[in-house]
Amino acid sequence: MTEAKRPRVPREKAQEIILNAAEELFYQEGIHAVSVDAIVERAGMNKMSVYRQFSSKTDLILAYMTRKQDVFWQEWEESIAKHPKRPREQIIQFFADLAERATNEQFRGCCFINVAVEFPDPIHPVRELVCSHQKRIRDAFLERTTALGASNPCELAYTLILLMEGTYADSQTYGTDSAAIRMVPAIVEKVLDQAIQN
Amino acid sequence: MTEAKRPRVPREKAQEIILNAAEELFYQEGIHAVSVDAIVERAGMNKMSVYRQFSSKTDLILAYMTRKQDVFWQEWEESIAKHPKRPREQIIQFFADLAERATNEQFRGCCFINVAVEFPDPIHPVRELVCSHQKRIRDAFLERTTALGASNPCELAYTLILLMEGTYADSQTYGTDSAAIRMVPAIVEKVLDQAIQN
DNA sequence: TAAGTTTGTTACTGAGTAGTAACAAAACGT
DNA sequence: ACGTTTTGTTACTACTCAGTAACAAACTTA
Repeated sequence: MTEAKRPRVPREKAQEIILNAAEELFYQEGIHAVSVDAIVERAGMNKMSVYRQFSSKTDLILAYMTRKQDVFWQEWEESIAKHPKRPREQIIQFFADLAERATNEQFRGCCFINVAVEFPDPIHPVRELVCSHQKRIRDAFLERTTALGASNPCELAYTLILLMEGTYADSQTYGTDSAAIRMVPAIVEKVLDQAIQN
Repeated sequence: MTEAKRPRVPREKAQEIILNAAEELFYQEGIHAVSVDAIVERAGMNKMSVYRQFSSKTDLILAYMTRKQDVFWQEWEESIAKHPKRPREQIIQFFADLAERATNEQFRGCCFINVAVEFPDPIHPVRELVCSHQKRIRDAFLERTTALGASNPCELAYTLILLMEGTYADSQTYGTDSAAIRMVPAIVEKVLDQAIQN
């Protein structure tokens, strides 16, 4: 009998494979609902390969969130880049793209809010990441509403953030069929118009 | 040695004690994070007393949600009742009261969205309850925006729903310190004014 | 080729999970 | 008082979880 081969995967590659599996499962199923074993199986790897890269499940969660954070800002930049130096169109575009994503079958809302829901303890490490991310979002919106020349950039920024978070939340319940999400771009347009007027 | 007494609690009373404990724990800690044993301990009761009233943990969750549903409509009615036959003030009042609650230390967002986050499976029984509740909310808003005489009652209703869900979400990250939530009543006022104007 | 390092594999620990069986004690109906 | 129903208590099943120990196999460097 010939012995079966045992191909090896270097740690860099292994880390990516594991994170890919973790990302899909954590986002789709939720954190508490997904065991490390489930991630191991999905990744087609070994449990020790996970714990040699990540010291704990919490560590894995943080890596997952960091990755999602990068994705968010990448999408943000993409929407912004479609209309250089035109804040109004940039903001509308962002919400149009968001609405597009939010009506996708795979969409499961904002992963940061989702994590916050599952980890109520305010001093838990994952919460700090959520909080810092939300602050960066606020700053980004505020910067755009200021560039827009809104009469009250701060209030407008918060309005947009609420609408964004509302869109995320709505997708959780209605999914592909949300009439509210389909209206989001038009709603944002109206809000922007009013904010510039006076 | 005298034997310790064993005072008994009738099932109706027991059910309420259990639900009180479940409500606090489920809402504060999340569903998956709370074990039936934890609820039993919190209620100061026995495990069998729980499983004789509720056939499963899912059953308990459904009872918890039904109770929260009642609370929501009670709060809704209270806000509405403060300004009889004045839709504009009724809506503003609802958001003012919501903002008040949302900046409370104990507030942990919308329990229905929270449940949806923890139960992604769309055919899970708890999801049906979430969905039906969202639909009732939509109808209630639509009825008020229609009474208001908005030029586009449907769009306004969805705008308000997004703002409401955004408020819930925001409280999860910023809690007591949310500048966005403090601005909500003013934001809603502006949105309403614009919706009536043309 | 030889020694050291990294990865794969198996088996395990200890703790927690939802849910149940069996019986004892209390309350209730008659 | 007596039998029935309801409730309290203990102990249990079968399972899942995060995390680890120990060793074997593969790769790397010298």
